[in-house]
Amino acid sequence: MRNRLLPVFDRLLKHHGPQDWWPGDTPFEVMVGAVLTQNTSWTNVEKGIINLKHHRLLAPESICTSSHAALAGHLKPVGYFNVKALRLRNFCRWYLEQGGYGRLSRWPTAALRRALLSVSGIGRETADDILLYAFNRDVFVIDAYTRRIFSRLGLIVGDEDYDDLRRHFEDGIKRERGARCPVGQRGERRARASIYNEFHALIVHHAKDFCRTRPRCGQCCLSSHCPSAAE
DNA sequence: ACCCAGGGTCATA
DNA sequence: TATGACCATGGG
Repeated sequence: MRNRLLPVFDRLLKHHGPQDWWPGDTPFEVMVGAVLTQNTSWTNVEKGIINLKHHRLLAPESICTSSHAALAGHLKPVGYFNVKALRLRNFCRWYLEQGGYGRLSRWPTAALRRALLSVSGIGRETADDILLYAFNRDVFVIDAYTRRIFSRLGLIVGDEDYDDLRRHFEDGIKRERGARCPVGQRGERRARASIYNEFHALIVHHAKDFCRTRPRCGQCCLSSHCPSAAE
């Protein structure tokens, strides 16, 4: 069970090129997008974010002070607009209570993750999206695409517990890089965060462009890694 | 008309 | 711990 993750990463990167994620101009926009994209296509999320921008609501203060009806109205094209309006305000209230990005960026990753998870509406994947793409922490994001692709490749079952899978990817990538530093060796955490960032972006891109139209991935750039490609 | 989308919460057993 | 209901619009 050695060197099975990074070869997939290399293949995806070579085939699709760098993805330059997350789509969003600021860390706060990334966080908003992470909440809005829960079980929702990104094209719908974009419409909602554009609405927020046009009404000058893409800031934690204005989201907190806006009425539920107004916020939910702008989030209509996103879907789940009532729950997402509530979740966005929950998150923004917490975000301001903690003193904003500058303060939060001082927190250790584990504590920041626990705090994010304490916000109603922020689950494990959303928290990890925020940690990785808004705070550049070395956290590997697990989503439905990750489960689908890697279970097709025979590297996971697919229905494992979220945190078990996250650890599996994090530990596997660490090991495959030959990183023997226990904690905090200079540059190593950032280097891993950079790989997690690109890897997850490539997974989403690959899944969108290939896995829906070719469910057995017999033709895609991962076919040589995929047991089911022989069928 | 049907299925799915870059999940999470809550009630129930 | 583990299911199921629910949230809702838009594109294939």
